[in-house]
Amino acid sequence: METEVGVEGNDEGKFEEAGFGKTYSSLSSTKQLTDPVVYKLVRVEGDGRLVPATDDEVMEVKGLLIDEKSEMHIVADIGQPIGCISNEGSSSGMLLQLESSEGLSQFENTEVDPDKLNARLEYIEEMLQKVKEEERLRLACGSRDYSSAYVIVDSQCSDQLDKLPGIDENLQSEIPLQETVPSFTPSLIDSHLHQSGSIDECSNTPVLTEGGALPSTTVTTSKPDFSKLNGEICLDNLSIKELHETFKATFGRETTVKDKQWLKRRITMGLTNSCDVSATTFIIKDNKLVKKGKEDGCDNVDGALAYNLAVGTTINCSQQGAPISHGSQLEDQVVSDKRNRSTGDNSGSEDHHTEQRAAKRVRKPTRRYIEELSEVESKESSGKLRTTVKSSAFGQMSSKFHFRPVRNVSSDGRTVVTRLDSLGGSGIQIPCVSRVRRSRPRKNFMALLKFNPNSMGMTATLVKKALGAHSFLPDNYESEKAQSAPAQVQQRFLGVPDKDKQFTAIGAVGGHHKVLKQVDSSGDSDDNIVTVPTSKGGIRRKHHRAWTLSEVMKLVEGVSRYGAGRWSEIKRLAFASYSYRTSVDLKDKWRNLLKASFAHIPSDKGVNSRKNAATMPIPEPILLRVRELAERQSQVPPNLTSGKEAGSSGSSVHEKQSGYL
DNA sequence: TTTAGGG
DNA sequence: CCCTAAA
Repeated sequence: METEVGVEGNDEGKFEEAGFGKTYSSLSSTKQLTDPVVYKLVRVEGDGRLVPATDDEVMEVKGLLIDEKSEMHIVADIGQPIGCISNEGSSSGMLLQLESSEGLSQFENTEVDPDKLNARLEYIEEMLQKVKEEERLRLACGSRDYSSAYVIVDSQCSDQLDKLPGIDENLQSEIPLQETVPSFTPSLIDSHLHQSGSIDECSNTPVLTEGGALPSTTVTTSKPDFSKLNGEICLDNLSIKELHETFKATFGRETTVKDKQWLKRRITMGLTNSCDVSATTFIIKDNKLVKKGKEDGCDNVDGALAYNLAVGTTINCSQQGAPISHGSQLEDQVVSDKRNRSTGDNSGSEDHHTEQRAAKRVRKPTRRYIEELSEVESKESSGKLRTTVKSSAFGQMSSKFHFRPVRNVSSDGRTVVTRLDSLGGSGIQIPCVSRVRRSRPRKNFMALLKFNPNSMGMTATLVKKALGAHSFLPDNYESEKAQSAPAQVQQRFLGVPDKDKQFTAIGAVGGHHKVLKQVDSSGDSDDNIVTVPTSKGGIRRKHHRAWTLSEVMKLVEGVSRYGAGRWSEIKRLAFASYSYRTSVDLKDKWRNLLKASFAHIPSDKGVNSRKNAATMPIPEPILLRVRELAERQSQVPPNLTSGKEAGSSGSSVHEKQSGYL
């Protein structure tokens, strides 16, 4: 299949606006992708394990790629990762890295340039490491959200990846990815990595550490040396190297991440033991953080602002009044957490450096998590995915990637996603089930993006999101809607009971645990996804699974994309990873949305306000969108239109958004 | 099986 | 959400 991925000058402008324009000099103008490529899809867990993506995840990624192909951009002039998507550039998000044969023209006629390959590998490794770092921190912070990161690499790198720890090449299996996966979104997770000169920049220092192992994971366990952190520290003034030192002092381990901003953020979080990264200046005395100052004029300001704006209020994931703990504990925490995971809980955690380790930072899988895992597990063991198939195709190509690997493999015109199983996973077990998690891949951001009526903005948003956990709402969304009711919007977003914790989509790195938790508990503290027999003889889902905002948005998006009525389609493409939510559910939800959107059209304050809060405050913009879609598809429920109805908002919206569907 | 509606 | 008719 062919796909054109165009990059318009305007888009660059958009990026520029977003503040990341610099990176885009490397964008190709237009690229035709016609050749099938072989991809492997793995998810990077925070602890470094590389686990195979579940079917659902594959589906989802597929969906993303397919859905977005026409609007995706690719970075083609550099022989390295074509792109990656991350909803935050951080753990809580999905990190999707892709590579395709295209854009690697240098491979077409000649042998692979070892340097380039190395650079790409290193890039990947760095990405992985970052993800892991992020994840680790989130874990340490007690985030209950399970983030995921996906990495898709083509054959050129896959064989190399095999050499990385965490991947057991003997456990590969294939997952056919129906079509070519041509599109990519340039990742700006590391803006600098995508700059033209980035390759050199990021590859001059070998990322591989001892034994070619991925740097992060278990590696160094040297104690954090907080003594090195005495006095005032202004992260903004530090060089990469200094940041590295600070990092090490804080976390007790080395890092090879070269993203300054990331380092700063990470360190900040480590020092404050919170997710509030607004401060970059610290005064440390006697191994204790005495003061943290709000910084100004750092290049991170934008992000911080956006962050706060999006989140509404800065949420600190550390308990209030809790003693500032040192980064080391974070690390230790994670370690012990790992142990705990194998035992089921932390009750028996041996030697944790008790001190001020906050109980909150102990991540304990939720029941739901386990359930879902179990669900998947059984599904897998049912033979759907065999881990035996593996290497066949993959092995071949990996052995000859020196030539035209991708094409070789794709000679059959088929794209294959190879599943990698995690070897590293064997070391760490998650209670009850395999490491495969299902239906909680962070794709919400896509929903957000897609929801954005402005396609242009989408690009920028994507980029921005990818850049880091600094902005969590689509630019346009923010600006557009914000004009009318900024606070409202964010409150709505925040107020939605999102038990799925999908807020991490717009949430930040470490996750806003407070929000998440509150939200979490407010919802179905824990739902039995299982169906239970009804007194009437039938079976029925035990608890209603409250619709998440992101789900709603996804739905809306799906409807707009595939049309109302095509619910199986929507289910399949947009809700691939939501094992629950049948097409019927979607339909029903849509019906409700429709009703809702036309019901309380304007501001039925008073009575409604409270009711809404109790129920589910669907952001007006969404309702608006629903309304508009309904009108467009002439689904307008005739009797529901009350008073002001379509007249005002309807038409205007219509105009405003026409053309985006 | 998937949709559309009613309950 | 469930159930069912209809396609």
